Amino acid sequence: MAADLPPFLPPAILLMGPTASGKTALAFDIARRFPVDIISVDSAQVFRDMDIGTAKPDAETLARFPHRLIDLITPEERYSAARFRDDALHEMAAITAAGRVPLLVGGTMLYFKALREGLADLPQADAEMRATIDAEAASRGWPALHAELAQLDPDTAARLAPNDAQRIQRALEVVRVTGRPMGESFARQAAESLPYRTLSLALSPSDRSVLHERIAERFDAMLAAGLIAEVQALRKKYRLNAELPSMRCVGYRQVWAMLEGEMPTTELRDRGIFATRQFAKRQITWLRATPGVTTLDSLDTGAAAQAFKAIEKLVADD
RNA sequence: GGCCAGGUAGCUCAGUUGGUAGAGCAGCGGACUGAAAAUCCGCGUGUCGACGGUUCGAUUCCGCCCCUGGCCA
Repeated sequence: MAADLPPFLPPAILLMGPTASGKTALAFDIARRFPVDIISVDSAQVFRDMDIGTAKPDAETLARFPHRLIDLITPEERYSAARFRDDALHEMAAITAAGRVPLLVGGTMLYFKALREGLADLPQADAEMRATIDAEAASRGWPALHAELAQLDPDTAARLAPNDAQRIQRALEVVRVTGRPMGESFARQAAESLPYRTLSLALSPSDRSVLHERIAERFDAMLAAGLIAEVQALRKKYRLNAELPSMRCVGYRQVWAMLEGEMPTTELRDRGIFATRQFAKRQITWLRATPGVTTLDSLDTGAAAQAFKAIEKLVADD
């Protein structure tokens, strides 16, 4: 891996981990000791005015440890893994040019994957095409569209479940727009490696029950900090609906349902906590499947020291 | 104390006209290429409250007891 790359590549640190694992705190510890600049790898913190529920650092903290790639768009807008990759590479280049080291911190594993492995040459999302496909799905059902995909792109259809709405839609969109199946582009995809010597760290708890406790505490803290009022303010300020990526974020989705009367107020706490646990679990599954990552136990008091040691080595090789 | 309604999976409940039971949520595992905090897939043995009775067979019917909630005293 790193040994195969030319020696003049600049260093970069990737710090991943499930929600509430303490990666933000570790990032600040790293920032106190090393000349790093932080890039957020978080699909929810890109939204402006979504602060409490996304656990965005407060203004004071941000002034001390500036984060790039947060507050990029409004909750009415959409972001993407491809755009993240472009934005992140741009910010990494700027940080490197300034003689500092990029520290990418976050829990959006698809973004880390897109950054590390690159993406195939595929068309970007086509809102009109998606609306058309949604309308078809509403009348015919997703399994029928899955069957249609089996005609146009058998390989992709074979690996998708008949109800995987989001992926069936994307695959259909790609064939209809380009006239070619997705798989062709995957096959052609060049193995793009990052032009950096990367240190990939994961911070994850060895005991998930501890994580569950932290998640409950944190959700309670969010409620106490005014999460419900935050969502009410968002609904006043923007034109939102339940289908937008912003309002599907953990916590926001549950508060939205409660405000719409679809969920009893008494269930908000449990539903919010459960959703966050599921989220953390999916992140942990990703981490297990991600190669080349040094995993640190967030319950181990020596985790930070291990991280510092690895970073010292990375920076010394410069 | 009397009457009524309940006691079934970690939780909320369904069900069995008598042949030992299944949903949702939770939990666990997995997939993942421009929505990813998204989307989807897989995993269910539990003294069916306790004890007796009837029966080839009872979680189901009968008796009695215990527990919970409501109403009446």
